[in-house]
Amino acid sequence: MFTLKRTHTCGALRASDAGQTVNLNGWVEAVRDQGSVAFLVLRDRYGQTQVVFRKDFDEALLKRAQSLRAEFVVAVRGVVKARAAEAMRKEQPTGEIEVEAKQLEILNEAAVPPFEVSEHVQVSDETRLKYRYLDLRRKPMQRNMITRHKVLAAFRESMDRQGFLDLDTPVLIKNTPGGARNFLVPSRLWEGQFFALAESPQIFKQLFQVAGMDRYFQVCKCFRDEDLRADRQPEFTQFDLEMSFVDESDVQAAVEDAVANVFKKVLGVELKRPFPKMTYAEAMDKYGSDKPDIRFGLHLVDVSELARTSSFRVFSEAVAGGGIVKGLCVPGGGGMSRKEIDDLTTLVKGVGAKGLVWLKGEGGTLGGSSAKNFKPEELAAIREKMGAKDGDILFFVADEKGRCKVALGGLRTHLGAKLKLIKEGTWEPFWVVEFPMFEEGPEGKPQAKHHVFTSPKPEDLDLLEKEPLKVRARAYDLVLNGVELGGGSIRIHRKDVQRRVLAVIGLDESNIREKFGFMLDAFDYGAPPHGGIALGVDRFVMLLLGLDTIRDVIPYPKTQKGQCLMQNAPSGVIQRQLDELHIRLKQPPQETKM
RNA sequence: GGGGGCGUAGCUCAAUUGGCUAGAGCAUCGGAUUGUCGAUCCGAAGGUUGCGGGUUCGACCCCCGUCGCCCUCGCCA
Repeated sequence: MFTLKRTHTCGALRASDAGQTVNLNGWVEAVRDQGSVAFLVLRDRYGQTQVVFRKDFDEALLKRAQSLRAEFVVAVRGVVKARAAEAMRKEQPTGEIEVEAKQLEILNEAAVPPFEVSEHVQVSDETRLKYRYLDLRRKPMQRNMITRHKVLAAFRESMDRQGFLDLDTPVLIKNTPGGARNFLVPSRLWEGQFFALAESPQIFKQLFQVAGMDRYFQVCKCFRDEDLRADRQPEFTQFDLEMSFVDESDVQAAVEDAVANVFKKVLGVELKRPFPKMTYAEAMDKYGSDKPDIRFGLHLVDVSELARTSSFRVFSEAVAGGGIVKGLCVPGGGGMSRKEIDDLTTLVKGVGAKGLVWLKGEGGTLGGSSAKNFKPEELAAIREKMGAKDGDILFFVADEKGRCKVALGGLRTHLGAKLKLIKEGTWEPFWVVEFPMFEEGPEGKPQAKHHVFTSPKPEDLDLLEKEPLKVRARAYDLVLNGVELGGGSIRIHRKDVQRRVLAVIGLDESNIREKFGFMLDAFDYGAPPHGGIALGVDRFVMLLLGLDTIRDVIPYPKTQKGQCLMQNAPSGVIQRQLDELHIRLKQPPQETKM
């Protein structure tokens, strides 16, 4: 029986509705039983409304209300009443009214839930994921999902306004080398052959440009069979776009419009545009990260020149060996305990540095256990260079160039959080540009830093074969609050350049033919200059909500080991399915009941 | 594949050096209650201490193995 279909949601009624007869549907949040009067709090996605049952009004109805339990699904018919002044709850949206019940339908009973469906209760991730549908019923998760929707809506609105076409691309695609490990899907029709789940729509969106679609976008699932992190899931969502006849500034302007629209619609925040830019080299030099959090200072300072001639051999030998010495100055950090410093040393070593040298500003010079290794005039020069004052603490790492920056960058990020240097509630998106095309892979072989379709800067083309590691790419990353929101590039649109780049990463002609032949063929038929970008939706929503894991903004996420605890996936299959797929397991199949 | 943290009642946690009947809050169940709103009060029930093995007179605690969750390095163009 379901006759009392709702006339209002549980968040709708106000004092101005007093006197109306209404129907409400929802879940039982609580029954506060006072004996001769009982209050039922009814909940749905839109809010909560209090329903009153009284003995002197309808004793039988009160009895039934008292039998309700948490999470029962009910329908109520009643009259909206303004509450007495002393019963008003101004802090609740529906706090000025209540509904006096006339009829009650129990639409469904509910078992006692494994945890309270409440925003106050703390539950382990494990339990939450197993009963995700109950977790999602909790207010914070409903808020997260609603925000997620708003982000997507604002993004799509901007894309539509700018003339982008929402086109979809296949999920089942060809397995291609490089980049993330693919999930493989065996083919029933083609024995021994496999599809891959798309790790991104990259090639297809570029071919849309060859096809003359001009402006394409998609909110798109991507799949990567790599290990998980708090901000990484095997299945995640990207805002993806690609456009023709453009350079970097056009793509950036298009994305900025979308990102700014999201901030405006979701947070009511107006972002300053255009977003500032920082070169990769500057990001690494000043922050020791390619996605620095610029909401606080603590810049890295290079003291290699002072270190070169230093009497402290850790410094001078590092420079002599081709390394560098950099430091950062923590204003007022002089009170840090030995234990705290030791913990920081452990942290820095964990990122690969050999150690951490520290000095404290005191008595107009620098002190601390390492100070004895320096001459007084060296200490003065370091103090000067670092801009240190009495009461500050200085940290130094002497190491190979890359390791030094990354280690100190890690220390900087850690200190920013630990010392609460971050201005919360501020949003400073910016572009990191001029990435190197390649980085050194295993065995010193160059590999693409972004991806193999990224265009080199024209002025660096000559270096492609001679000094590939010096070639800069027409790539850009969008960084916000220390999180890489996404990245993109202007693509190669000429076959000859594409061939050269593929050759640099070590693909020979037959390999190129086999893996990317169709792409190069397409470029034979008139590929326009084009470029694009992809943003991580889950990370974006996480940032906007101030959360620290994307699991809380993904409706049905996987665990750290990549399982779905609700479905118990992955799971075994029956022999017949394997036979159809022409697959023989090394171990006999673990059959699951189906 | 490596490092770290955790696993005790439905949920979140406690239990001194290995020692008394493994406790608390919330939830649940029963009772009381005519203005509650994270209701309150009284009472009750609730345990394979993840699982398997070992050491010991005695194990939540120590050892070995195993399973699961989380963080992290590698990995993620």
